[in-house]
Amino acid sequence: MESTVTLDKVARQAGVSSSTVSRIINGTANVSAAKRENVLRIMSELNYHPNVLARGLASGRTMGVGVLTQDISSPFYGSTLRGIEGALQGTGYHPIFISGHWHLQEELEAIDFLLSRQVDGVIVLGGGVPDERLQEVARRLPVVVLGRSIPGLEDQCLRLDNFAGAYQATRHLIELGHRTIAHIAGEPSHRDAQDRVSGYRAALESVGLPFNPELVQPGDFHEAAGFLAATRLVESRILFSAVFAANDQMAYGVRLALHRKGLRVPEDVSLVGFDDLPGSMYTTPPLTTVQQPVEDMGRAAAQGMLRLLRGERAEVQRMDVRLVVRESTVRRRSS
Amino acid sequence: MESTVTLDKVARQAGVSSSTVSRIINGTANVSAAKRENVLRIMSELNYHPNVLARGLASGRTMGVGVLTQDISSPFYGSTLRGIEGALQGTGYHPIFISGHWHLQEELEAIDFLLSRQVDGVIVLGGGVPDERLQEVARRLPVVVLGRSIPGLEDQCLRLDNFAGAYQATRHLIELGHRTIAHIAGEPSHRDAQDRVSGYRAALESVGLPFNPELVQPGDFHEAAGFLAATRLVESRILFSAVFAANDQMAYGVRLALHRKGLRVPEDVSLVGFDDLPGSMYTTPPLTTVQQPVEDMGRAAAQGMLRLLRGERAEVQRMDVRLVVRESTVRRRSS
DNA sequence: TTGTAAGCGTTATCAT
DNA sequence: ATGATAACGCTTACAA
Repeated sequence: MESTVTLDKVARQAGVSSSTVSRIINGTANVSAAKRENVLRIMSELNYHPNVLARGLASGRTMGVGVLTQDISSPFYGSTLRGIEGALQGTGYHPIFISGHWHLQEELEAIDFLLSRQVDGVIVLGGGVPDERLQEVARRLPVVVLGRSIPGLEDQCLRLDNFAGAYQATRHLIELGHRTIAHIAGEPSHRDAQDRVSGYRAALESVGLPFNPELVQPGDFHEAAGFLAATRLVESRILFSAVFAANDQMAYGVRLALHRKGLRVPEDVSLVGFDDLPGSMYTTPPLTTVQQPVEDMGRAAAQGMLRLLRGERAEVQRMDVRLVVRESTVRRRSS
Repeated sequence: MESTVTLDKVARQAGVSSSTVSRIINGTANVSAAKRENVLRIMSELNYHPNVLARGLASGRTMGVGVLTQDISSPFYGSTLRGIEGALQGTGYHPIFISGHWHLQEELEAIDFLLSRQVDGVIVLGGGVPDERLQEVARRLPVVVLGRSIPGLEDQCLRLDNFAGAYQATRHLIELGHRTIAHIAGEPSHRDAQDRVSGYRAALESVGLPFNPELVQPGDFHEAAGFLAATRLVESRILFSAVFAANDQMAYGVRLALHRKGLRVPEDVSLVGFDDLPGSMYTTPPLTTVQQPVEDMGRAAAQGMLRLLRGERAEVQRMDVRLVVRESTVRRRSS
């Protein structure tokens, strides 16, 4: 184990005080060019790297931004994390990721973890942490929330118009002549899932189509649920010519179930998803879906955070959703 | 902003010294039951959370394990990260993720970042950091490396038998009667990609089949490359009845390209991937692929790390790969 | 412009 | 069993 190089050692080597070295590192005051040069040289000679802990302890700022996500391996949140990462890049701030696994207790602990790590701000991606807790945290440090709207923190919350997305998706199917459109719903406790059902329903009603509860199957945002739901639908002999799945992962499941039942997409059944996961461009056929600007959302959240850290307002904007028409939807065959 | 509760405040409130409180927190010495009770109560009343920075500075241990990954949003590494997370759960240690984006400079900076954050150990997932640098780091603190083998650190490196996986995949196709098997290779600079080509070639030669360079198309592990490669293959009119793609993502691209060209999988062309991504079970048809125990690998790496942190040897084992036969491969039609 | 010295919130080493 | 007190490595008034 090599001994660690401290700022003091650098100072001694350079024949200056540690404050001077600190000033040079932080650019916090004027230092004569000669000394700066010299110190800089010695720093790199000794391969000095400041101890972030000591720095954080002394200054009260750690340059860390905590990011509470639900699943580090989720294809959906992945791009958002990447967006956050990208926006923070080069700002001196670094993201610190931690997952809550859709589990309240874990989420709460994750927040405590971040706080005890003295992060300078927290970005929360969805999840179920009570509004009150987030409000509390927001009183202590900058907070930006994605996918939820917290009373009193509206300015720091970035939401997506799930209703509009679902509405567009369903309208698209209607405009292709579909009249019996099934919906595979998402995890019932999720606000997003509820909004998508509402959007679906509103679209039907906007053209006077009946809302048939039998056509709405419960799901949970995972492939298996889509598979099961579509299987049930086919086996129950309810007629439908199109399916709107509340997310792409379930759409994949639906796709496979239809395939197993000998139904072709899009010839026999049109299929729309929601999210536009990276893989949806490469399914067979490529999936028509509602695109969420997930990476942009991450970027926007991080930029809002940077603004808060600068003492400005977050001013994160509501992000728009858009339907990407690919090949899984087609005009209904006149039968 | 609420004021922070320090250990000192707790001590004062409880009428004991801060050392006593520290001892209670760390269970590092005997404290009378009465005092412990009381202090514990006050701690929760005041909602006290130890400052990890101060603790790390004083003790030299931060309970953080740095994890250098390449892409936080990669479907492949995702499960590994999750495995690491899971294995660390409840041990007091926490992972700190950082991405190198397959970019040497970034990777080196990421390592410096982790070191300056005083992590207690580092887990490296693949990437291109020079062996020497990793050896250097390993002299300072526990290091576990996934997907590479570093001279002198063999005991702390977890590798996968890519050769064997590719060999199995190719043999599987051969046993189904295929004689003209194309291979879409991975990123040429990756050791894994090279090993997979070797495995493919060895399998062919093991049954006396010729290795035809025309059947090997370059790729880079991404969907688009698979798409392009398969398109080239079909358009070049080289005959082939099966494709072994160096990873699942490229297999997806191949699948779509074949679809576009009117070739059915598996009726016209059998297809095998490598990785068994979460989505491969739900492609149409579900993909035959070489399963990597990615989550287990993460877990194993983390467990090795925990052993190192305890002062024991890492003793990470070589992990085995296995072919998962699904529906994208089928006996060759006797034509 | 530069140095001195007092923290920052813990842990760890002594005493007692 | 408990309490002073000195680190830990850095930042930041305050002086000079």
